[in-house]
Amino acid sequence: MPEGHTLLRLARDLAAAFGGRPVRVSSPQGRFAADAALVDGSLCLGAESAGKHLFVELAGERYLHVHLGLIGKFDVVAKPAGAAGPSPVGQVRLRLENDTAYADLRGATQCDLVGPERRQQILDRLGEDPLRADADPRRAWERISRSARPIGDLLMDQSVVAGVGNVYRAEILFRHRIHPLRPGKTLRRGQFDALWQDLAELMEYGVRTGRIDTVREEHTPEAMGRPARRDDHGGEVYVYRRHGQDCLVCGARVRTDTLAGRNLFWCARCQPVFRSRAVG
DNA sequence: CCTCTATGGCGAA
DNA sequence: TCGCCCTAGAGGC
Repeated sequence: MPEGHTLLRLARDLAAAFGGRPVRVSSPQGRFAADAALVDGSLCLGAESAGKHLFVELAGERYLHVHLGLIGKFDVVAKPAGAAGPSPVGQVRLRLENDTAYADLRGATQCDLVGPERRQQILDRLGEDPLRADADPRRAWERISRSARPIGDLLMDQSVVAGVGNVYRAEILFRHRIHPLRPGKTLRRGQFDALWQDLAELMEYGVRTGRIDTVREEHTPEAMGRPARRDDHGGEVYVYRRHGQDCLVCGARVRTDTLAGRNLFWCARCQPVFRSRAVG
């Protein structure tokens, strides 16, 4: 689940469910039990996300810092007023609970109790977040336009652009016809500006709907008379995990490869390999 | 039962 | 670049 839009939704849901009231904090699985006990019963002030990081703010400048990693889930569930939450199912590292809701955290790579200095340190290390109104895309452009690293690598570097994951990476590069291995410094400013604008709009759509849909109207299942994508992501995409299938735009075979341990997906015809100079 | 995979990210070598 | 951490679900035997 976790790209930036998921974390922003989660922050909103947690703030709505727990903000302004005391919250019970526990660790059914046990690994977070000592820290949970330190803040159990604290007043919850709210929750915020930054890139793929999540902070639940408690009174006394204490924050529950969560990073879901690849497989983490943080389920926020309403319950009848006054009822007890159900017994935890599976490996619940952290449970937040009050009279009207509970939230179970599983599989996260990070779950720490931190103070304001550590929180600020985490925020300072993050690049520009397309979901933030005060994001400054020029800072991301400065990094990308000076780098020989592949644009597919730069987009996943959280110190360059915060919140982008493998699905948005694959899809934004397809929509802008840019090969994932193309060096960042070979992008033109206009290309980057269009990409950033589009990325912000796609991710805002993801916040509204809770899913990643990136296909344009003319490529929807209805428009093309093709079956809808029915997998665990739910969204309609051009290339992400569609390797071996036909490109929705040109019909060529969608390709896949690995870069820095993560899967790339692209259409070899729509996203041709970039050649920096004619060499005969 | 087993193996594999996944929208991440870290540190060791 | 690799192994490893985290968890759950799917698929193979």
